[in-house]
Amino acid sequence: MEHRIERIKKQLHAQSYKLTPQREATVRVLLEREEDHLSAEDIYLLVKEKAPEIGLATVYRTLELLSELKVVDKINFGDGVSRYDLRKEGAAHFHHHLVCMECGAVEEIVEDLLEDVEKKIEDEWQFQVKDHRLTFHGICRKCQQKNNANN
Amino acid sequence: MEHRIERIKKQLHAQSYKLTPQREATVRVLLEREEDHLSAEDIYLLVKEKAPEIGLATVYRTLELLSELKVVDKINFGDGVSRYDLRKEGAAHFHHHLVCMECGAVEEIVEDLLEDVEKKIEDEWQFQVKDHRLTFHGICRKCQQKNNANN
DNA sequence: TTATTATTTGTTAATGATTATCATTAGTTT
DNA sequence: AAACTAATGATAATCATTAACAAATAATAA
Repeated sequence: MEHRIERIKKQLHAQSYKLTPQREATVRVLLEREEDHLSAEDIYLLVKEKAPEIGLATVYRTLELLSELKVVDKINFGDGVSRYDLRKEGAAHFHHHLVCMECGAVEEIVEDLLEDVEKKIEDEWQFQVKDHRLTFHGICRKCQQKNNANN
Repeated sequence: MEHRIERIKKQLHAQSYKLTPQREATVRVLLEREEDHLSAEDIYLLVKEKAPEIGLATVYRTLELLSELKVVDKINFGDGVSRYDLRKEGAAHFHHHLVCMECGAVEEIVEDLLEDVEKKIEDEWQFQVKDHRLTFHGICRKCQQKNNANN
């Protein structure tokens, strides 16, 4: 955790931004709740527990900044709020979601499923791929079981 | 075109909705501008040209309805507005996008690229896939050429 | 047909997420 | 310390979307 923060700090400095206490508090929340697809409001409330003086706008600004630096992914499940996910280090941007249409649960897949597909896109469409977003909508295991039980 | 409208009409009736003139006008705009990833506001302005009395809320209502009936896909490129795409008939929901990070152009791919991947998801995660969204972010051919010319 | 009921509409107001403004504070540089 | 810059918190503004509601339209029953 401290190592990760140290690296983010360096990334910020490289662009002549500072890791202020507010920004650090925000990053810490993101690190602690890595799997949770938090909204800006969620993050704001969590940061507030530790740093009560922080303002909502600062959280938005920080998330925007981290998003530009590719430290977080700003994602959207179509429910009217943006959610922010810390990128895994290394195989960073391959990061897919399974959204259950019944219960709303979101599962995460870090494995890269699209290596071949990306190659195809680059070859056949001459489109230079930098990133991708892949979301599956369907029925999660639990809801399938629940549905079977009810029939 | 008329055939398509006829079918949508039947689909609506099957759920005891009517194809009102306002709804029909909206569908016609969607048919005419099939490739354009229009926002609700865009669609509203286009419908207004032909049916000036229509209200924005009705357009939203119609799009929501068509979305429920899976006639259109409500998609989101992360720019704060929802966009609405008429589904291709038949191989309906396989419908991907290439979004250029420089000029913002959106190209569309109708080919299904994910057959194998979907199988994998269903097998390994026991997640029953109903639909998916796949968007690539990168540099389009034109911008690549422009960049090469400038260097 | 006429009365009744249910849908759909247009207008307008409300909502809610995000962004802009701006005075204040903290950090740097000289 | 003085001068300058960057970042912050509070709040107002913006903008897409939704809700409320009265009027219009269509469907149904009598």
